[in-house]
Amino acid sequence: MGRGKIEIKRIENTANRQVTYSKRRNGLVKKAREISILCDAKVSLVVFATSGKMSEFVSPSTTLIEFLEKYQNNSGKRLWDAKHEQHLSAEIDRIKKENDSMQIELRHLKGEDINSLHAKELIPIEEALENGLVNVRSQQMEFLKTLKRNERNLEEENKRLRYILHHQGMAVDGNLREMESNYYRRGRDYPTQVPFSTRVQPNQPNLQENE
Amino acid sequence: MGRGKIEIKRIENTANRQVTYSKRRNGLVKKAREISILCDAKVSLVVFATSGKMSEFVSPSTTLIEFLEKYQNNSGKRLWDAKHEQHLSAEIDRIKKENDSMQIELRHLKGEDINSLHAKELIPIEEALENGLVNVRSQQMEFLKTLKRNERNLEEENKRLRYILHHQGMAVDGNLREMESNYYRRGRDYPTQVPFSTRVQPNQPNLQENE
DNA sequence: AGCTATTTATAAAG
DNA sequence: TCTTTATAAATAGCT
Repeated sequence: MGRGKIEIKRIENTANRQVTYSKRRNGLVKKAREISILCDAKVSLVVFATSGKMSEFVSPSTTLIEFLEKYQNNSGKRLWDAKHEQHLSAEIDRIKKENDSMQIELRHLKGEDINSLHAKELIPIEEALENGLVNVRSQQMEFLKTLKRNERNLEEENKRLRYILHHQGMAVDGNLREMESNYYRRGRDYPTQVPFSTRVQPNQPNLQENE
Repeated sequence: MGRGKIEIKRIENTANRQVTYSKRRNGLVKKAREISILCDAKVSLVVFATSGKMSEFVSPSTTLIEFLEKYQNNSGKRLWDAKHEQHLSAEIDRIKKENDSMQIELRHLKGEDINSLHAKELIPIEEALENGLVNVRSQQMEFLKTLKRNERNLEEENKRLRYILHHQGMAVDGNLREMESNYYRRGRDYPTQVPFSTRVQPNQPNLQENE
């Protein structure tokens, strides 16, 4: 529709292309408006020139968002996924609830906010606390055992070193190996009075050490 | 452009409207394609008929998402707000961390996963447990006191009723008020052996009742 | 940006 | 719906 027929392919002449763009864009928008009025259709038209300049036509009383939702429903393609956002919100709610209940449980275990509880509700809390104490203290016992064991080992080592020193004075590193073998040959039947370094005080004195 | 000129307003005749829609929609899409090729423009066209049926044209090598982003940049309108989504994600992270630390604290208080702890880390846990126990038990004492108080009140009531009954046999509701006043005039110096209903057993026997 | 010859789109009819 | 056709509308090339 012009002085001559044109082939539908990219117009290489820049000026021409821009002129044609401008004309045809107007025509396109006009036709978009017309069909939306004549046929009561919803139209969304967005055009970008190579320059990046945007033109749009969206049917009155319609938003692009509505379009996107309809588009998604129709095409099955997901653009920005309101569901994802919903999912995130739901996730937040879920975690917050989890959070709250843990917070309450923690407070109760610490003995806070327990005035509002019924007598029966105190029982499991008390049991949990007692259980916790038992576990914590048995773990402490484990530590204690380890410390004791280390202490004993160090004591042994001490004795050995004392023995070596005693039998060599300030001997230079010479026949240390020989002396050591002597130590082991003799057995460990020498007198010792090794000073305890740090005496570990069990947190619960009445626990028994069974080792 | 047809046999006659038409006014641009809604076509009331449904059949006509549908025919026109179909024709013009084809024309619109065709022109959208043409401008996108001729002028190297990015075009997004989505049309919905009143029936809800959708037609679209999007420039090849372009996605609607690109369009949306460009659209948002150009129009300033925000369609789906990536920032909001980011905000939600950050919120989730924050709460999850809070959650995790509470979970760990809870487990430790219950004596779980404490093998990995250092000896020093056990101390505050133990203290928290002991504290919790003290608090829980003192609350239990409160309950106990209340129960005792109620028990005493019921006992009193019992005595009063017994007295009245005793002095009246199966008396019909006559001078009950008079008898009651007798009861109060006399004081409460009558013998009683009221049976305890439920004996409340304190959960911690060695706690002292100071009331 | 206007003009206008010509092409294209399409309203109405078949 | 599809085709035809008369006519309106769009627009290519020019200024």
